[in-house]
Amino acid sequence: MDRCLLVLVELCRRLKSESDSLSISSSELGSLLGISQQSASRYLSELERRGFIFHSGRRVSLTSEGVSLLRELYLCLHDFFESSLPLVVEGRVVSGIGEGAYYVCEYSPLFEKQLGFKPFFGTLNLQLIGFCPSLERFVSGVIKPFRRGDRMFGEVKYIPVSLIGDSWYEDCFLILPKRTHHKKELEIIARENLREKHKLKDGDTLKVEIKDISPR
Amino acid sequence: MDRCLLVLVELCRRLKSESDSLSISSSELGSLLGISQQSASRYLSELERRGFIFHSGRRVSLTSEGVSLLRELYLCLHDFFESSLPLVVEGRVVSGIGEGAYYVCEYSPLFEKQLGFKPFFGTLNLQLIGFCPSLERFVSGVIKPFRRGDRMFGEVKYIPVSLIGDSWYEDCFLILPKRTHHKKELEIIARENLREKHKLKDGDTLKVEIKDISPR
DNA sequence: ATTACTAACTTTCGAGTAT
DNA sequence: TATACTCGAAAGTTAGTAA
Repeated sequence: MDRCLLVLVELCRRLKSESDSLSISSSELGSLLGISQQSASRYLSELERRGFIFHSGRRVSLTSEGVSLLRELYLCLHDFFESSLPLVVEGRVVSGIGEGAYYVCEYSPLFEKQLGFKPFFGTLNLQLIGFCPSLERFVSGVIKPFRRGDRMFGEVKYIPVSLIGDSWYEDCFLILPKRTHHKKELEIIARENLREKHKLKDGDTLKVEIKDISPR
Repeated sequence: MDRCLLVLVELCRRLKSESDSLSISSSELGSLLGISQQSASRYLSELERRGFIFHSGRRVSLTSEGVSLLRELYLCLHDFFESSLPLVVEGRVVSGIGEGAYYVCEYSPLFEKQLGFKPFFGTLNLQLIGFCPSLERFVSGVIKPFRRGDRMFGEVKYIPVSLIGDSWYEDCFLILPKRTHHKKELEIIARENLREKHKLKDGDTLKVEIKDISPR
């Protein structure tokens, strides 16, 4: 719940590009934000301390971290306002380190209960080609964290998708483990071993279609 | 400096469209935002009280005011990230109520001092065709508010632009008076009476080109 | 003019808890 | 389970002011 983001947005309103800078005093910024000069000054210091802006005298510009923060916000809003369903993303088959099998096995009873089928003990991993849309809004269910023995298993969210190959498609699930925010890699679980069934090898490109299965 | 906007963004992350709704408890929302269940509950009430969301039980959806607020944020970021200069907007000549002449006359000495020329006592008003980009970031200067006699004159910002007609163009200034946020109408001042010089009549369409005159 | 410190004031937070 | 109240603590704000 970081008010700094609101200040950053106010600054970006007056910037023409990522590398642009602007000339503003703390009291000017304060009146733009409806706060005092003192508070504006404090926000500028904090933004600088946290590495979001460069600030010297009246000159203010964004650091790449600052731009990233704003871009993340922008993409989230972009996906909301410009979403066109069904959403299709493309990815290239890659090999995981085989740990997928272990995890799917451990979560298996819960997947079976919530998804209605027993998944193949392994994940198909896809390296995203191009941009990664924010997938949070398509999450159709969540597997709660649990412990088995002395091992903790984290929350896993899932999204129903169609995986589309050359001349076939499969209804399966994209899974989003809480920790691993690869962001550039998708993990998919299905009823069967898709790698074998469709003779997939690393580098093959597949499409993933996210349909609108509302309401949740 | 309204933290509610940050909560609204967090909700919109999980919504597929403007009319979508989601199911979330105050404690779930709290953990998404890194705040307590109590605070999340308070934010939900406040968002509802202020007319940004509908909220009943676990169900949350956006009102049109909520969507507008997010859209305003989205457009601001859009203009920042997707700006392509020079920016050209199109407008249709319309008649003001003639008050432009009075104001330009009153501000004239200041325009002359800051812009380097004595403007024609009148404004050329253009009704925007299509979308209005946020112009704040192109402001090249500001005329400070002042009083003359017992009359107050508010702040006026200006942006250097090229006005482009059929077979002519003029370098002039777009002015943004503090109060009048027409948002759909542009006011332009120039050295001469452009209406006479170029035989303009209501309904004629002109282009306004905003060039990048950095740094400020 | 400007920034930014301190100190007093105000708002917001969240543990405890009633419903 | 859940929401939402109270109230002491924590965080944030700003007037006054020094630099």
